[in-house]
Parts: sequence; C-alpha cells; structure tokens
Amino acid sequence: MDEELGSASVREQLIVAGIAELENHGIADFSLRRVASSCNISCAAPYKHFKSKEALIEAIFDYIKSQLNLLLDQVAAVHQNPKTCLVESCIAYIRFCIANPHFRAVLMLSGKNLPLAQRVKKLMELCFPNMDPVERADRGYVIRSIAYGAALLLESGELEYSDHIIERIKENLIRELEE
Amino acid sequence: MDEELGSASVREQLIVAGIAELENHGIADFSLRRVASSCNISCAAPYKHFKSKEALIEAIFDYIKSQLNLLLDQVAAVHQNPKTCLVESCIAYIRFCIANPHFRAVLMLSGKNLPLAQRVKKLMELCFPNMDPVERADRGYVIRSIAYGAALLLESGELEYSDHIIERIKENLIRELEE
DNA sequence: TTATTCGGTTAACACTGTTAACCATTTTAT
DNA sequence: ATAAAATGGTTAACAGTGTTAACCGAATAA
Repeated sequence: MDEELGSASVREQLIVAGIAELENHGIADFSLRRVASSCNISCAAPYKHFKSKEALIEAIFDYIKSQLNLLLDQVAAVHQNPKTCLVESCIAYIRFCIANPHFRAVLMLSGKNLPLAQRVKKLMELCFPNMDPVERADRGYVIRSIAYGAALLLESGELEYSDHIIERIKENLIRELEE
Repeated sequence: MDEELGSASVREQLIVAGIAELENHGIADFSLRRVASSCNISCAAPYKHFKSKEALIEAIFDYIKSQLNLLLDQVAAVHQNPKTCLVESCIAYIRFCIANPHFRAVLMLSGKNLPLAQRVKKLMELCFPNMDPVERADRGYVIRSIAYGAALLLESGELEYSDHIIERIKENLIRELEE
C-alpha cells in the first residue's frame, strides 16, 4: 500500500504522462488512450483512478496549481518585505508560466488562477494596512493584470524574454506600490 | 455563383455554427460532425470548404479577429487624439472580450492577438514620436498587459464589471501615457 | 457538345471516450 | 484461517470522431 519512494503510483504516472500529452498535443487533441499507452496500461485502466478524461485533466490542473504554490511559498520564505515579496511573487509567476507554457493557458482558462490572486491580496494588506480597501483591491487587480498580461505576452513569444524586460515589469509593479 | 444577399454561403454557415459549437462545447470537445449536422449537410461536406477541422477553427479565429478589427476601426474613427484613441481602443478590446467570452480564450491561445497589438504600436508612435523606441515599445507592452490582464480578470468573473472599474483601468492606462 | 470543376452524397477506416464483464491479488471481517 | 470485499488490472464492445475515397448531379468552360 505504502508508496515506495522510487516508483510513482499509477495515478501519479498518469498525471505526469498527461502533462506531457498536454505539451505535445494540446488540450484539443488530448488522448486518454495515448496517455494510458505511454504508462503501459490498458485503455480502460485510467478509469480505476479517474472518473473520466476530464477528471484527469482536472487533476493535472490541481497538480500544476500546487507546483505554483510551492514556488510562491519559496518566494515568500526568502523575501520578508511585503512589497519586494509581492513584486518577486509576480515575477516568479511569470517565470513559471514561461517555463511551463501549457500551464498558463490551463491556469487562466478555468478559474485556477487563485495562487497568485490570494497572495497578492494578503501582501497588499501588509503593504497598505491603512489604505481604503476599495483602492487597495483596485491596485491589486492592476498588479495582477500586469503579471497576467506580461506572462501572456512572454509565453506567446510575442514579447521576448530578457533580463531587461523583467526589470521593466518590476519597475511597473513597483510603481503601483508607491505613494 | 454570386452570393445572394439573404442566405449565407455554406462556408459562412459553417463558421457561424462553429462559433456556436465553440461556445457550447469548448475547443476540447469541438465536433466537426455536429457542426455539419447543424448546417444540415453531411459529415464529409465541410471538407469541400476547409482542409480539416483545424482549418475551420482557424477560419473562426480569423473571423473573430476581423470583428474586433471592425470595432477598433470605429474607435479610431471617433477618437482623433492618439492618446484617448489608445485608451479607448483598450477599453473597447476589454468590452469585446467580455461580450464574447469564447473570443478571448481563442484570441489569446494562439497568436491571434494582433489587432490590438498593431494599433497600440502605431498609436504609441503617434503619441511619442520622439521617444526612444525601446522605451516606447516597453510602454506599449505594459499597456497591453494591463488590457489583456483586465480582460482576463473581467471575463473570468473574478473581477466584476462596473463603470468604476473601467474608470480605474482608464486611469492606469493614462498614467502609462504621461510624462 | 464535351470536359471539367464544384459541392454535395454515402461508405469506410482508424481512432477516441467510456462501460461492462471478468479476473487475480490484496486487504478486511468474521 | 477462512470468507468477503475492495483494488486495480485485463479484453471486448459501443457510439461517436476526423478523415478519405468513390461516386454523383448540376453548373461552368472549352
């Protein structure tokens, strides 16, 4: 019963193989049978672990979300100052999206975008404890708009990734945190 | 062979029915046979008009793109001042995304995001003819990030549409156009 | 008039998601 | 220890999918 450390459970194998399938074929051509094949199990076997193909995809989304949360936890551990933590969280989100291109579409397309949203909300409260909550929330939305938009532009390849552009994004985020 | 004004060609019918299919079933469950059925033609008939299912979807994307271009043309015709035109173009883009939810995902998901991009580029040149091109381009990216990000937040329902929030977005866009 | 293209049809192929029936093994209960 | 049940796999089948081939009639061009 206990998961041996070396080998992943079939459920985990399906999620990992499903991510690869998502990378290689996109969500419009996601084949559960192909995923099963690549795990060397029969086409019906996945149904012992997931109710449906959609349920597997949902599990993949959750897995991705947890990965992003892990990363953002690390950022929070390193940066104590709430403002720099906020900026670095956004940058980490952007880098995460670039490193995992299929993730962003997935995160954005179905209300799975919470990890960054929650952190921005909390950090904004720490940054501006006395600010009018409406104003504070609005600023949070602008910050997230910048992060989401930049991630989109960078991941789509329309905007080329560079240290310079990351610096520019940082500047714009910081500007929202001033005054 | 001349298209009669009243009835649409089969090709157009397929595009319109395809948009409905996209709305009802999403891109992951887009059925070309269902689209054909809803046009009262056989399952093979679409292949007389499109090379493949993907080609139809591509044509749908192009149609959506042209709709957005029409809207942005109207905005350009009304607002002569390049700065206000730029801001209103972004707002029009955001409204367009909200009014046509499936459009945004489509526009964003595959490099079809050009309509706004091109206009922002040109308008930025009009707004800041003497600015360093790199600086100018960077500002354009920030403006688009704000527009794309806001469209995403509004369309996903995470941020509720209101005149107030539109005003806030405008303010933030204008701020990028100052100094 | 003849040939050709245009736009439709039906039939078929390989593939997909999903379920049912079955089976061996492992876990749990009595 | 033995019986029961749950676990996790199998194969076979069904309906639905994208796609192609073969065919066909009408409009068009030679």
